[in-house]
Amino acid sequence: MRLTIKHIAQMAGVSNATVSRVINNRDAGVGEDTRQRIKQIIREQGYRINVIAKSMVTRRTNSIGLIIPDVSNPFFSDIAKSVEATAEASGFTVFLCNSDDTLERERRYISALGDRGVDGIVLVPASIGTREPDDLGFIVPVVLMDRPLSGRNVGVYIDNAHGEYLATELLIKEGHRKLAFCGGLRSDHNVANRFKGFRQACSDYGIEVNEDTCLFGEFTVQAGISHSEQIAVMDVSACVCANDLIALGLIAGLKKFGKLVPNDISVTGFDNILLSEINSPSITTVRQPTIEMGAIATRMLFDLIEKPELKILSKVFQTELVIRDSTRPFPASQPSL
Amino acid sequence: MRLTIKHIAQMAGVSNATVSRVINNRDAGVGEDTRQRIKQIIREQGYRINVIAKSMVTRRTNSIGLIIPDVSNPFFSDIAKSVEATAEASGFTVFLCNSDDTLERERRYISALGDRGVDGIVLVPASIGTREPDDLGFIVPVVLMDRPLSGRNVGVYIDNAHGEYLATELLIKEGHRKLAFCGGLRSDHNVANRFKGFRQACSDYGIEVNEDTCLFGEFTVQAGISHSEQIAVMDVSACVCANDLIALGLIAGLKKFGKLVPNDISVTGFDNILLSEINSPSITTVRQPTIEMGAIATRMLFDLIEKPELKILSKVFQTELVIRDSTRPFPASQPSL
DNA sequence: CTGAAAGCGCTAACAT
DNA sequence: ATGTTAGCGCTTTCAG
Repeated sequence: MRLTIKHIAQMAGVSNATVSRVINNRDAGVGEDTRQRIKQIIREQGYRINVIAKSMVTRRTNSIGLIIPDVSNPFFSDIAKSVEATAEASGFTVFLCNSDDTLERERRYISALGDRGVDGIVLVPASIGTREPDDLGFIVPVVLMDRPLSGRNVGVYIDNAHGEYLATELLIKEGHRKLAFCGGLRSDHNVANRFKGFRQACSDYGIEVNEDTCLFGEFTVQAGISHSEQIAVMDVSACVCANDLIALGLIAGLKKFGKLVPNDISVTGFDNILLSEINSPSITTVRQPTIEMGAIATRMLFDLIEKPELKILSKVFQTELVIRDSTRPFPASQPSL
Repeated sequence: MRLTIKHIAQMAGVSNATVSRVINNRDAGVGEDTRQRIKQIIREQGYRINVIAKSMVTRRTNSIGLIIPDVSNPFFSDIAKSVEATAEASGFTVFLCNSDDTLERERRYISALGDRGVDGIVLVPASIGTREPDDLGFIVPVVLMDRPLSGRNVGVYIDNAHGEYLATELLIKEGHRKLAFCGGLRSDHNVANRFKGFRQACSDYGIEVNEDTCLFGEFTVQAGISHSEQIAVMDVSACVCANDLIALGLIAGLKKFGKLVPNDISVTGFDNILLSEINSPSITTVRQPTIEMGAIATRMLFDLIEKPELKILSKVFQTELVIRDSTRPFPASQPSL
């Protein structure tokens, strides 16, 4: 049996109320001498407060949950680190959960987290599964990241369409006319918007989008690899990918089919994860202010926890094009080696 | 105020004990009619049990914690996925925590997790910080992964020395005589053993290890990049890296200094993360059975949770050399382009 | 300045 | 088959 507040009280010859007061630093109401004595005993005995019991009465746990679709995606793990760092600075613990981009697991985690009394949740919604209008079932404050949810607007996002517009525009300005698109899940909100930006740029520059050259799948390296088989035989000179992981896989896959990037085909990514920079070739991509977004989202959540009635507004960040080696002018001014 | 068991009891015109019985599927002791009626009400009202209150009395939460040093490292995120999948299959929720490879945060998480009443913890110990012999302070069952802790033997590991021996031996057999080593933190147990395997292979084949060509740092891509500056000017034809991330960074970094892998220098990694396969060049590495290790560790933890008195034995997995394109014979039989 | 006692929501004997 | 009751470990009025 673990040491309880009662044991400490007994040892100190006081009531548990008094012990509770010193534990929680209630300044008033305890003589300095008793306070020191109690502190001493707590230290000696290695007493640790039972957070569960405490939270039953305070309804506060000083912890938050973070649900992301995929820890393996550096974009999300960067977010995780940022949320953790911010939360830690405020004395909060964060429990990270991996929804596998699946509504089912997301729901389970929301329940599990809520049941365990986290004070709030930062949620990057899953995009696999059908979301009922109000099955959100949040029982604690939630702030969204990366993907909005209808009817639930507090969150931090980026302008996806504009970001992808930038990447597409670059390609077009470099002379590319036949473009492919490799998206994540078509049902995904971000994919839809990035695709929209892609098409908008094409239309603005009078380029026709051939739906047959637009592929959709997961947001992973593997998906990029598997898309490469089709892209390799398409009559296109460039491919816009909905994220860096897909681009990474695509570039690796194309190589197997004898297509070199950027010589034979230009490729762009999205997110600007570290790997896009160190890949060979380094990848032209659209930067998201990941760290900042995680920090802001976390602070918004804390505000919401303090004042649930507060009407907090969403925040939309701008993106930035990062030009690297996976894109080149077309037709090439210099012949490929 | 959230709905409690009492409310449901009142609505059903029964006592809370009865409601509790149907909630927990205690087969005996409730008439089929009452049971159905109660279930119906619970459904209608959307009642959700208060897990905190419940766990206060049952001392069980059906959740475990997983502490890893770095979510950004695919090796660890793969472990996380495996642990999650295994736990989920047993109806457990896992809370993932990121220690940043830091003892301080590891400790905080162990407390936080324990305080929140997780039933057990899978821990990949941090290697930054000095570990007191018994400041482990575990208050719940723990199984270790990847890195042993003195005096705490339940865990799943691999034979690091042997793995690195394999990689080093390959290089030597291919004619390399001047080898560099890029490790993670020198204080890290795995690094120490991989370094040992490296030296053992060298000594077995009569090759002298020059300590000046052995670099240590973090287990990251960035570390690999920063090592590249020194490696680039060393008189070595190959470099053994303590993990794939370092190898990835090293290869990218060397390129900036005009050194191409494998033409100018051969490089090996460790772990066999997906990226080592899709990198250009793909990386020769030492495979760890990551998924299996995570699953086994989780099951060991469950055994321990069921029977804390059980003497469970650690498990050591074997590694396997995966030969790819980042290594080649030396001197090259064909001149580099 | 300190203590007594109620209660957070639930489970588990023990009664009936 | 169902109800009563005593806690789980803590905080928090309310008294003294």
